[in-house]
Amino acid sequence: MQSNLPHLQSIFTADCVIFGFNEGELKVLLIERNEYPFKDWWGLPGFFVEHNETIDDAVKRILLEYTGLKGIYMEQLYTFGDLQRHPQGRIITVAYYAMLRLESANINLKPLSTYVRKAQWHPLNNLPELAFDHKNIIDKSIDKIRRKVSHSPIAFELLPEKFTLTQLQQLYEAIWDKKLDKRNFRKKMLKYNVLKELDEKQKGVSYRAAKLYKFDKRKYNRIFKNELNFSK
Amino acid sequence: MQSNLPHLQSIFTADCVIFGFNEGELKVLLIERNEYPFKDWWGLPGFFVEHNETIDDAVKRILLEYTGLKGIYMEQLYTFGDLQRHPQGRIITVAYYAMLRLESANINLKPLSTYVRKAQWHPLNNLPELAFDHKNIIDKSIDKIRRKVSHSPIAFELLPEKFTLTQLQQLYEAIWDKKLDKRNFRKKMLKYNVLKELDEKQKGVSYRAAKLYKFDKRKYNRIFKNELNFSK
DNA sequence: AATATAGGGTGTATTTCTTACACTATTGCT
DNA sequence: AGCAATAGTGTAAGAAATACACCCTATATT
Repeated sequence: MQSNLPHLQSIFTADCVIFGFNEGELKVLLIERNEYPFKDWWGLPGFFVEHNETIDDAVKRILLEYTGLKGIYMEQLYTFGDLQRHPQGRIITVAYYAMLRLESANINLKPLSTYVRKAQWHPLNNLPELAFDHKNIIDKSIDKIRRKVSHSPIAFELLPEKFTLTQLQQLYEAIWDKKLDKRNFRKKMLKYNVLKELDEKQKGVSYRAAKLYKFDKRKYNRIFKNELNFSK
Repeated sequence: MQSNLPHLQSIFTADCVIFGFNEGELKVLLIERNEYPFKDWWGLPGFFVEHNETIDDAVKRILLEYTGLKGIYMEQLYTFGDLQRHPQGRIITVAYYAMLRLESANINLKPLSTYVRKAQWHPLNNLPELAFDHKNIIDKSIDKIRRKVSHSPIAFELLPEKFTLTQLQQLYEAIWDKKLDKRNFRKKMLKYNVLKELDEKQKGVSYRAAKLYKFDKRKYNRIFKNELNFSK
């Protein structure tokens, strides 16, 4: 790190891949750009990071603006710095991904920023062409999530607080794009002992209602400590 | 991403945690700073990223300067952007980690940059106090590596081209800070079928010489495709 | 009231992987 | 010849992963 430099302002953006899940599909929140570059293209929601805010705070700002929610699950993904990624010069972007319960979000489809015309959920497997390197960012975030859900309970961030085992299985199937065996899935999930069976059942369905479960964070934390169960 | 901005230069650094392995220990290459801030402290090698180079290229520049080597294994780790991490203002750093074979490196312990007094290998479990948030960066890179070596063959980057199974085991033991069972380790490693047994043996030891092995990248790539072996 | 529909919920046998564990073999050195 | 130091090897028990099919129950329909 070289020294003797003036007090400088940093110029970089934060972009966020916001995931939601309903109707058995993973969705991504995209914005339609209303300004150049890439006017009229779809892209990821993002902002320039102010010089007096952390990158995490900038992403929280993005999430609050588009979802009206605080405390959304988010993780840094990767920083993209190709020379050609932004036509106005080398602007790096720190990409994050976030996951939220679609049911509880009050999605702001007419956001305040003038550079956005509208926001909209898009099914992950049917995305429009995207501005900048945003397709690449989304691809990379899916890779990350696919890996991460197999050792971390982030999938629950996408489900309503109370959910059925079938919903949980459908979510894993959507993430991994792969059918799972119902009996084996349940056996395994329940053996982890991180789900709390409720005295409630699904409502409003025209067939036998399924039991509802909650993710039990307290129980999970005991197991999570041993998450790195590498071979001895 | 807001628009209508002037062509701006980006101001951020790249820092690199360079890992080596010998004498059964993981080592990190640190530099002693010769300029403020943190003059006389130890820290990670790093540079400001030029506005016409990618972040990867900046890290390659760091690696070349300190090791004289090109083509070193490196991965982006995380981008650190706390407001207080740099006393001269909010300078974010994109941290990488790299792994190299100590034997083949011609480490430049008197580097060219004036901000560095000298460079030196330090055992990971006996580090000096570090400048900036560099301790945090190192901790995070170990976490990453611990996880990654269990599903990716990056450990071989730290070994000489030809190595014994005991060396390989010692490396895993150093990374996980945990003793492994010799028979089980060998059984498992050999079953992966990514090692090539050579017709050569260790030399210069005063005991029964061990067989030498090579990592077989071609074989590995076949298996690696199936790396994400999630349950069906 | 009977029936249809749609998904809920459950067990077992087989195979594969993980773990625990101890002795003989080879080489260089004295 | 004997010592010191590490190399190299197999088996049994337990745990986890996989493959697989039928009955149950709530509602809607006639």
